[in-house]
Amino acid sequence: MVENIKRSYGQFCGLARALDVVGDRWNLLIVRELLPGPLRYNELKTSLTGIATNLLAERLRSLEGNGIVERRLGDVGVLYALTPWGAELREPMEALGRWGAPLLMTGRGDDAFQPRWLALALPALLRDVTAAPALELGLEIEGLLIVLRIDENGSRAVVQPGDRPGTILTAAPEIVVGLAAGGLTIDQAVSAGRLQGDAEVLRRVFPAGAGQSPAES
Amino acid sequence: MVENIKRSYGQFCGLARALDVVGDRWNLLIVRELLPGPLRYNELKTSLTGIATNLLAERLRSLEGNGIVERRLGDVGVLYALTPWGAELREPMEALGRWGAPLLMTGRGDDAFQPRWLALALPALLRDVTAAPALELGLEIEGLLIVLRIDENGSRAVVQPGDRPGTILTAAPEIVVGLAAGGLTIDQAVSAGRLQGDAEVLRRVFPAGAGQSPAES
DNA sequence: CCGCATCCTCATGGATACTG
DNA sequence: CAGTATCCATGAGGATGCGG
Repeated sequence: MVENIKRSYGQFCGLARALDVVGDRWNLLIVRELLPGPLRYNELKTSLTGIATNLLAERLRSLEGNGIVERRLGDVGVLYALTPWGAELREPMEALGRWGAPLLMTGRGDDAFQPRWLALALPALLRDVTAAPALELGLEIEGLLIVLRIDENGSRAVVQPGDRPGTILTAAPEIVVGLAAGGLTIDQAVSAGRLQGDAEVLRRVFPAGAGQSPAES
Repeated sequence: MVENIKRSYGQFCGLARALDVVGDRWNLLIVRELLPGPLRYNELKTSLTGIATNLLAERLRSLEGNGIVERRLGDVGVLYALTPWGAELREPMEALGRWGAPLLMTGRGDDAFQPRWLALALPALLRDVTAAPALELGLEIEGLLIVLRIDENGSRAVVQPGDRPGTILTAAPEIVVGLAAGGLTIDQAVSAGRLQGDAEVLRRVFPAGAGQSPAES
């Protein structure tokens, strides 16, 4: 490795410089994995199905060099975590995920899926949903319990925070994103037997899915 | 071209599917170019210094196939424009550009720069700035006049809208982003002779740059 | 096992030339 | 002007190896 003249866009522009740093393949997905909390190398590797092991190592090195990821030597081994600046990628990533939500309407197909990904997607999709007093509920998706908290300022979700909330909804991932993105009604999901939970809570959490069934071609 | 199995992440996740569609190199920069308005092929090519012509053609075809860009056959030739959905990339792109703003503090170096890029960057960086009654001013950057309008809901900028506003500021790009991102004070910019304009207007537009000079190492 | 490094193959990106 | 065609350099994907 004689040189390291990174392949930069060479543009004096915030977007271009951001892409210089996180625009390479897999980078933002690595950050997505680390948003709920630190992970080990192999956890990243198995969660990001398809990434080559040398690429993951190289990307982690690059992200670390750019101050987005930090390597922690815990008692259990090496942990990869986001720096505070890296964690601020949440906002652009939520916005991008919201923009891409319509692309989820074609269904899951044989794509991979990790319930933890919903910890990023749910608050992003439910950005305009508020509740006063605050509403806390669990979503059980493929075995993982995601705790969603909605208050007057919006919503946020964490993976396994503390106690199990009183109300718990159970649903398949396609159903949750369909409801949150407004492409599916609660009635449709419930009558198909793919959504279980208190009807009133459902209507508060998914107001976009509470209306009429969208026209089918 | 026997096959077209696009290299997809294969993940049921809004972010991953968005990246499948706009994550390839140059894609978001092409969208940035088109945000202020439609452009021709060669205008894109010269503005995006460094892009290979075959890549630009392939990217435009891909973006068109995915419903982000549309090709208009105007009287002057082919025009590339964003679809409504493509234009909605403004929000994630502004967020990414805001996140990347600290990377601009190292200065311009010999990077390329187009004044139109500030039409995206300025409203993003000045997101929290409001004014009532509305404030409209022109920013003359390297010959291009950008009209910035700030009202009680925030700010937006357009390239050459209609008339010249009454108040016009003149500045170099580094100065504008430095002020907007808070890494530079108005006094510094003015006394260096690199910023000209009405002092009171300056303080309203760049409140982040009105304070103390940040510590220098 | 975990955390990578090496090696190989093929797809993608970049530069240049050329064409309707 | 708006691309296509071509060729080479680089990056991604997959298998395997290897020290701790």
